[in-house]
Amino acid sequence: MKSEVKHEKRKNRQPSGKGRGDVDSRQRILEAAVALFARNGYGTTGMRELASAANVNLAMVNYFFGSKKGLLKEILDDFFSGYLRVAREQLQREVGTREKLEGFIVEAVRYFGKHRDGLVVAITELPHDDPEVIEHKAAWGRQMMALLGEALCEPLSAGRERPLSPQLIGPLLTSMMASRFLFAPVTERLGNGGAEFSVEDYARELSALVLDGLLRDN
Amino acid sequence: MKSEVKHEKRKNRQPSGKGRGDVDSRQRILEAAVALFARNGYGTTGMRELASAANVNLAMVNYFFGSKKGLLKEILDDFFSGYLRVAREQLQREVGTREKLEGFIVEAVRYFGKHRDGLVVAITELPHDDPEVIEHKAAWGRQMMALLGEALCEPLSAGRERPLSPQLIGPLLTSMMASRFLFAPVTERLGNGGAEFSVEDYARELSALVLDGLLRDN
DNA sequence: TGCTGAGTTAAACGAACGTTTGATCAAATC
DNA sequence: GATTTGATCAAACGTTCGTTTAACTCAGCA
Repeated sequence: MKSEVKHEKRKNRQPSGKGRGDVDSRQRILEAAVALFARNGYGTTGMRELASAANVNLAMVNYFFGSKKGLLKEILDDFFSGYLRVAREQLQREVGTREKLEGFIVEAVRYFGKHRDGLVVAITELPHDDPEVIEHKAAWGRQMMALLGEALCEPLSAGRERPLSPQLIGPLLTSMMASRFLFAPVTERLGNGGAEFSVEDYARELSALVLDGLLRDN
Repeated sequence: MKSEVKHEKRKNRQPSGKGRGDVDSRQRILEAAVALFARNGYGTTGMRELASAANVNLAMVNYFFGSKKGLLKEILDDFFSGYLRVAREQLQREVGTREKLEGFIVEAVRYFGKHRDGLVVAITELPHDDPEVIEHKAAWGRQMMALLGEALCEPLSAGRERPLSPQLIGPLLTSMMASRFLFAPVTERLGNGGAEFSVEDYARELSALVLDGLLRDN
């Protein structure tokens, strides 16, 4: 119990300001980490590999984030807070349910496309056994579920034999929107027949499928 | 270059047969590995932890599977071959497109539910940088894409402004069906309001959503 | 009966792991 | 100008990693 809470926001000085530090080591670590964790997995990525990719000294990671796990939690927080913000902006508008859902899908897909690596880390590091990490995620999940429940499930459940639960459509919508980015490392090696969608087209196509189903015109 | 190809099927003897070997060490390793990889991740799971969980000596893993990566590849093969078999059985039936799709979703969800850990490993270890592993997966992906292309995309594309591509709906359908199991570690901590679906109900609900859309009755 | 070979074992290999330490540097503060 | 403070560094901490080795057990077979 010597030097506690040493990390926790270490950038409250001038924009750059330090000795030979060029821009912001803390930010470079975050960016390198989300890229490496997404590509190689959290467990398989070593601290030395990460420090080298971020062009910082090995000790800086623990200096800024306390531990490797602390770094992971900050990456997860960054992604989930942005996802939740987008969801709130779209689902709390005062429009019809169809417009809410359309806006949510289009903006969330756009957000996923801008933060692909964060998305991959957030999804694929989901089942980690660590109680800290998993409870951290559950906290975000609860907020998202509450939001989906009142904005979508309540109005959509009218007229259905079985009401829609947020526990069903929360994971469902998220994985649908994430599918393109999650599977990208594999689909890229498939020799695709040139049928590359833009992220915008993907969002619109997905929105139409969710709203009207695959059999709309059949 | 001493003793090559030492592993590769080491169970072509009598059912049990060996010294103190109770049932089948190889099978116990596979079962323990898929459970541990799903819960803790491939990179975070150590060989000693795995050997201990499978009640075998540390050296047996390399003896049977050559390396830790060889073990992962066999787990992936087991899962993907089963998934592809289910898909073929349902999508190559001589029935209408709706029936094909319904059958595919119901049976694939049932398969996912029976092999949850394998599913989680197959999805979350997707982006691993290793060229061997990723090419292994792409090989399975190509077969699935070809199947989906002729069984679903061709008939469904009639009457659409933009044809449906297997590169879109392959990942999409797979992640939709997987969502419940992928997110289970988190949704279980959410204090669900008792709205637990059975796997069968989940499959039927999902099938209806895919076919007719979220706004069916609105 | 004695060989063969797959299964099993304990022990060790070097390498890499995440983390900590103590010194050093330069800007901010007084 | 002396002091303080956050950032950076090289080096090392003890541990654990995946893998290999060599010896041993014992059923099957000639």
